Amino acid sequence: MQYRLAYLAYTDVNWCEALGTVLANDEVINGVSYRGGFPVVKKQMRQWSLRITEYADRLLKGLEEIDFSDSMKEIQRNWIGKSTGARIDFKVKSEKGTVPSMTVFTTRPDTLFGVDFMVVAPEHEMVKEITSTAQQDEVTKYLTYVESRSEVDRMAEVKKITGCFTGAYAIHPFTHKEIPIWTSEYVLAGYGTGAIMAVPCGDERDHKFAKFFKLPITNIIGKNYNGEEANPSYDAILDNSDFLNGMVMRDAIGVMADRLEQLGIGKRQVNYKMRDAGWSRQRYWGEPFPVVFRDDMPYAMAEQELPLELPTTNNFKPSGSGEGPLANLKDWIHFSPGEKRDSNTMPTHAGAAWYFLRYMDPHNDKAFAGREALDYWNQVDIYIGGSEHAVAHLLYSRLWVKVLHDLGYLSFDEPFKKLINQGKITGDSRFVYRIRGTNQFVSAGLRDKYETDPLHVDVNIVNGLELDTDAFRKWRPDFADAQFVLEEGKYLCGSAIEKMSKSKYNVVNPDDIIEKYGADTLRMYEMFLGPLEQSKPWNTNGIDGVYKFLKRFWNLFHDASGKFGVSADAPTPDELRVLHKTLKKISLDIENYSFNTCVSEFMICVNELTSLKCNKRSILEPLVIALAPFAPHIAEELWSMLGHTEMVVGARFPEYDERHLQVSAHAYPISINGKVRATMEFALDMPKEDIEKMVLASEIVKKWSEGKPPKKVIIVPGKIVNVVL
RNA sequence: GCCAAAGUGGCGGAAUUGGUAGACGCGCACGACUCAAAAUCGUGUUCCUUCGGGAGUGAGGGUUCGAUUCCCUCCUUUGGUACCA
Repeated sequence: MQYRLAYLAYTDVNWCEALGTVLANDEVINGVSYRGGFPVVKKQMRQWSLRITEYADRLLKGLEEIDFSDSMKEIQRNWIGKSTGARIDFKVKSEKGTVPSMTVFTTRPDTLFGVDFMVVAPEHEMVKEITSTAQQDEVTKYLTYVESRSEVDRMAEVKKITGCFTGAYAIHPFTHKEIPIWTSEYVLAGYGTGAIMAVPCGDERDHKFAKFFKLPITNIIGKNYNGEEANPSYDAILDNSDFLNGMVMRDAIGVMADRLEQLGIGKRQVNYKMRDAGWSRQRYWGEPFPVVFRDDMPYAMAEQELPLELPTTNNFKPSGSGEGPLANLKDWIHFSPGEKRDSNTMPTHAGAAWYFLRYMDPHNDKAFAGREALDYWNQVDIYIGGSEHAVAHLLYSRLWVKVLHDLGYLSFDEPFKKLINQGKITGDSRFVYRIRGTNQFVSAGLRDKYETDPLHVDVNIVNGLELDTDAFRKWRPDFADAQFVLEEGKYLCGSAIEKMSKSKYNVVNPDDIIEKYGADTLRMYEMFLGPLEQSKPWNTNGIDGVYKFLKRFWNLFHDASGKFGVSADAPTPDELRVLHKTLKKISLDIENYSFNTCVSEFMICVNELTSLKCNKRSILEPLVIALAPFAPHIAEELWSMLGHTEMVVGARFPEYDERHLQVSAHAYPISINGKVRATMEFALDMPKEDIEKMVLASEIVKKWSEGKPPKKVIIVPGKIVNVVL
């Protein structure tokens, strides 16, 4: 607060009157609440916001120095959404005349002469003030419709074009033409100025809008506009544009901006798509705000009064007024006469943004962490996390660390040096279909006959696709008197592969697998499933393979009767080759976080050592160390059986030795016109000319060439031979 | 819609720099052991085929002696989309 990083503002929330609570966007489906199916409307509430926009530019620049994937950086760049352009003021002509002007933001001031209409966000205050008597009914109807739609709906259904003329006009600053002002949900109140100038010949959305409502379209780019599709080019030559005529659009942007600034009717501006972060939640679990209100003005609590802890209660229900559960604790809220606490709590993002700093010095009772510890541990070296955190958590955490850096608490200003996005384990979700406005559920095959909203249902009360309807009624109180429309006597659920998540009720608990196969098998199987970065559905079909591998590895150390015993004999070159090939592959793959191929390599190694009947200590001992990160329990057990008293986790990782891997010859695939027809073995140091002679003399080439000389012979040493006929 | 990622046998996946597509595992088939089963071991397993060969990495095109890999267009699936955490 002292640094103007946190401020109070009125922002929109999803308000459900029937539940008496505020809902998250994903708790709202088609304008009704997930629980109960009650109507949800937008409501303004006074909430805390964090001024993350003030850091937009630094968050953008900071991306250059951290090791995140390109796609992750791209997502953050787009989210921050820096765009340069200009604000332009238009005079407004309306019946009441109370609104003298409107301001729009545009990245394309060069297209100012192509403006055919203006669009104002439905939430914009001026809509009510400029609407003419003739248009009043229609506008009111439209605003009611918009209120029922979530922002996600509005962005998702861009193809659905809606809007309404307000009856007012803007005056073009140069031509003084009257431009109709419309309102439409495709203009978002939260971005820019909440109003745009529409240039249909250059902007796809404006173009579709103009076509839909049959508005005239001014062409300012000559033959570069075909009348069918908008052309967002920067390179076209301007036409119908007064003093900009003949200029390339790219150059005209600056010329127009200069002119607007000279005339005082516009200004260059950098705009960010990113909005300030809404930081209030009407929930119990979360950090309470360390502020006190006196005469409705917030004051930060004194440092010696901190931390403000979450009060204990058994009443987690919402207050009913839109405030969170803390509002029920009257003694806590009104803790002293004339003073009042905030009933909101912070989102989970708050703690997630900086908890790792506390981990560096968890017992410190003077500060969140001592400077010495912070400097010692420094940034997080590798952060493995899902890409779903790309824009929320990861940006908040970066913001938080920058703020703490600016306040002098940290020597670094980026929290994570390197980020790896592990894939999500996806689950197989099940859905039931609630008939809109009822507590009646229709089986998946019949849902097209009704207007329904899909709801997630716990996979544990569904057998295959068939819902256990009794269990469903018991599952949650609001379903106790649910009615079902069955097909062939059964209730069948819909299904989808989605990320595994509590909120989607598709979580599978791994305890049963650990019970049956052990934690080592589960751990290795998860690695074996596929690349770390890739999402994959949870499926235990292949787990037997990993289990068998661990048994076979164990068997290398045991004789047929199960008695432990390793040989002290010297290893053969074959055995050494197997060991060092494995060590090399494992070492390189660990560096690349390619754990699935490590597991494959271990399997190959065990297969080969089993057929070599190798039980030599000099081969097996290094393998136990290499296996330890993958199957720690078995590795520790074998390590101790090998006579060690220290733990294997402390052992030095074995290094591979290229000397055991050298080969002198390569089996060259002989391809003819790109198709492999045979293989021939040649020494690696054999000159190309000799290889060519021998290949051309071979039976297989003679067969395909039918005596004709080849057009070309390509020899890649150590790789392949290709004969082009 | 927008932003991002991914599409390879019946299934999970491999192919590190453009160089033998399908490693490794599951599943399946057959065989050994067994009274039998389980477990274990062995062999085979991309598809089509007139058994010569042909096709083949989501679809279509391109570059190249050679493309899962590079380029263009399209399709599908998944994640995010600001109060799920």
